[in-house]
Amino acid sequence: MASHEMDARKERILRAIIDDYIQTAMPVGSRTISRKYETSLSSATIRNEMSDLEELGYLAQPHVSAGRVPSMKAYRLYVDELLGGGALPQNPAAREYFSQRVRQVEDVITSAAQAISEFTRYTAVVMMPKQLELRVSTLQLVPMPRGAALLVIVTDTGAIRDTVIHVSENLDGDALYAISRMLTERLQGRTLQEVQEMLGAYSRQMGGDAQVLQGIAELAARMARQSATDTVTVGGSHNILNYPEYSDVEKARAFLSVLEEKEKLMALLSVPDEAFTVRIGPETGMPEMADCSVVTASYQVGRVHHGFVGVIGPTRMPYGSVLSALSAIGGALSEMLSE
Amino acid sequence: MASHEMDARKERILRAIIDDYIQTAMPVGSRTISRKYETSLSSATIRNEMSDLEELGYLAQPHVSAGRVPSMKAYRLYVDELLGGGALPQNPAAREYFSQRVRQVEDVITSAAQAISEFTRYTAVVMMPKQLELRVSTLQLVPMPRGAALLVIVTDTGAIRDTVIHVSENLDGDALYAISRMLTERLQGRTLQEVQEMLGAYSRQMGGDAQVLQGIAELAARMARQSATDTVTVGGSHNILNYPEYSDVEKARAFLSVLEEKEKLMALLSVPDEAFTVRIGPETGMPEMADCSVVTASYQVGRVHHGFVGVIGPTRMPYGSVLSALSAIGGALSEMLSE
DNA sequence: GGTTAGCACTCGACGATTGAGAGTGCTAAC
DNA sequence: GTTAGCACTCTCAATCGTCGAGTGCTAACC
Repeated sequence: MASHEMDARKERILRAIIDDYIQTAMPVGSRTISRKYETSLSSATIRNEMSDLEELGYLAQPHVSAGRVPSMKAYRLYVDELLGGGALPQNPAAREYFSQRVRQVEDVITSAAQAISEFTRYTAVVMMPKQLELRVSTLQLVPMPRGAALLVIVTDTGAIRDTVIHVSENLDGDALYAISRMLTERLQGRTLQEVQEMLGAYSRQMGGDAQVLQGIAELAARMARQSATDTVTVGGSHNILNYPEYSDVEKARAFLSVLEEKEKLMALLSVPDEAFTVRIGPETGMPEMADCSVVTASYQVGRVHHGFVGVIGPTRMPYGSVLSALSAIGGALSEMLSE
Repeated sequence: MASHEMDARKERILRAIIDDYIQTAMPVGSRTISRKYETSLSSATIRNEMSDLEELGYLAQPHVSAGRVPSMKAYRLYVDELLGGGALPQNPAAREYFSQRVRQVEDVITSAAQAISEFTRYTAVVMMPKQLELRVSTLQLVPMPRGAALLVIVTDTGAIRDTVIHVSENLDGDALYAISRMLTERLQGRTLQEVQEMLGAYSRQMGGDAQVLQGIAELAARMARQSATDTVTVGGSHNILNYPEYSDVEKARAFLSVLEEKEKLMALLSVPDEAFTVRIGPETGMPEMADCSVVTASYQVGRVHHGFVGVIGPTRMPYGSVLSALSAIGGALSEMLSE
C-alpha cells in the first residue's frame, strides 16, 4: 500500500516526534504533535500517520495507551540524515571554550574531555591510541634544590615525561647539562626499549651516578608502558545523573562502573576509522549499554588518523549539537596536536 | 535518677547500636542488640536502656515503631573516644597502596585523593593551602622537535611547572642552555611576581626572541596564580552512590554539585589546624551537608602545617577505619613532600 | 481519497484501604 | 534489676478503584 511508505509528511512528523522526545523524555502523543508542530493537521490525522510509522518500525508504544517513542531505526534515520547532509551546525563556542594552554599531550586529552562534557552536559571520552616505537629526541636534567634533579625526556612526537631523581649534591647545573648532552647524544633516535637496554652499558662509564641511570631507565620504562597502551580519559561522568533515564541509582551505578573499567570503555570506543560515527543502543555491541548511544568524532595529528573524541549518553540525545561540539573539539585537538 | 546517667552497660549498648547502624543503615531494634551483641540480656532490658539513652539524647526514633538510630551526639561520643583513646587502628595497607612514583606536588595530591577514595570507598578530598612568595630556583629550556622548546620552571619549594613555547629554529641545545643559564642567573631567588616584572627589562637584550620571554612571563603568571590560591582535589566522588543514604538521585546530585563548587568545598574543609577533626552533620556548618560527616587529617611539610586530607560521606561512617586510612595517607604525604 | 470529529476502549499513574510485621512501652511476675 | 507477655503504633507492600491520557476505529465531511 502507498500509505506504508515514507513520504515527506511522515518524515516531518517523525522528526517532530524525535525532537519532542529528545526534549521531554516522555512518550509523544498525537495531540502534542498536532498542537506544537503540525498545526494544520488534526490529531486524528497524526494518529493515522503514527500508526503507519509504527508499522514501518520507526515508532514504538511503551503501552497501548501511551504516546509513541522513537525506535533505534528512527534515530538511525535521523542521524544518517544529519551526517549525510554534511551541514553540521557549526559551534564556535565549543571551540572557544577549549583553548587554554596545556602542557603536553595527556593534558590536552584530559582538558578536551572536560570541555566536551561541560559543553554537551554528557559524559565525554577521549581516546588516544597507542604509539609504538617512540624515539627519544632530548633528554635533560634540570637542577632542583637539595640534590634533586628533574629528568625530562622529550620524544620525537613531542611527548614529554618527567620525574624527579636524586643526584649527587656536587653536580651543579653545568655538570648536569654536560651529562644531559652526553646522554642525548647517545640516546637520541633510539626507541624507549633500546634506551632501557643500553643503560646497562653506560652504567660503568658513569661510575657513582648509577642513580641517574636508574632514574632514566625507570622513566623510559614508564613512558614505554604508557605509550604502548591506548589511553582513554573520561570527563563529566556524573553528568549522567542529569537525565531521567538514569534516575534509578542502580542504572546510574552500572553506567559509571562501565566507565571505570578501561577495557570495556576501550571496547565501546573501538570504532571504524571514520570522521563521525553514531552507534545507537544495541549497535554499541555491549549489552550493558543497550540503551545508550555512543557518538564519536576522530581527530588527527598531521594527516594520519590519531584518536577519537566521544560522548556517551542516553539514546535520546540531541545528536546534532553533540556532533557539532565533537567536531569543534576534534578540530581544535587536531590543530593543537599537529603543530 | 541514677538510670539517667551513662554507665558502662549503656555505653556498650550504644556502641553496639552505632556499629550495627554503620553496617546496615537500618534503624536498630532491641531484639537485634539482644541477639547479636548483648546475648546475656533480653530485648526488654535493652529496650529499657534504649529508652534511657534516647532520653539522654544519644538515640532517636524515626517513628514510634522503628528501631533506634544514633544521634549526632552519639557519633560525637563515639568519635571522641576514638580520638581520645589515641589507639587508631594502624592501616599499613592504605599506606602501601599509595606509593607510586609521582612527578610533582600536584600529582601527589591527585594520587592521594585517588588512593583515599579507593581505599575507603568514600569521596576523598585533598587540600593544599596557597603558597605565597614562591621563588625561582631554576629555569631551563629543553629542546624539542620543530622549533619548539619546553620551558621548565623549578621553585625553591620543588614545585615544577612547564609549558611548550616556540623558539627560533636555529637555536640548538647549547644555545638554549646558554639562555637558560643566563635567565637562571638573573632570575634565581626572585619571586614569581618579580619575574613577571623583570621580563620587560630583558626583552631588549634578547632581541628577536621575545617569544621566549613571553612564554616565561605567561608561565610565571600561571604559576603565581595557581600557587596563590588554595588547591583542592576531589577523588572518587561517585562513591557516594554506593550508600543507601543517596539512593535518591536528587540527593546524590546535590552532593556532587557541592563538590564541584570549589568555594563551598574550601569552606567545608577550612578546619582548625589539628591532627584530626571529625565534623558530624550540622557541625560542618553547611546546611546542604547536614547529613554528612567530614573527617580530616592534616599533613605537614617539614615541621610546618601544610594541608588536609579528608573524607566526606554519610554520618553513618566507620570513623575508625576512615581515620586510620587518612592517617596513613597523610603520613605518606608528609614524607613524600618533606624530602 | 484524504481529513476530521466522535466515541469506546485500554492501560498506567495515583491515592486510599488493608493486612502483615517489626518494634515499642508498659505491666506484672520472677 | 530482669524478663515475659501483651496491647499498641506505625511503616511497608499489596490491592483496588478512579482518573486521565492516548489510542483505534467508524462515520461523516470536503
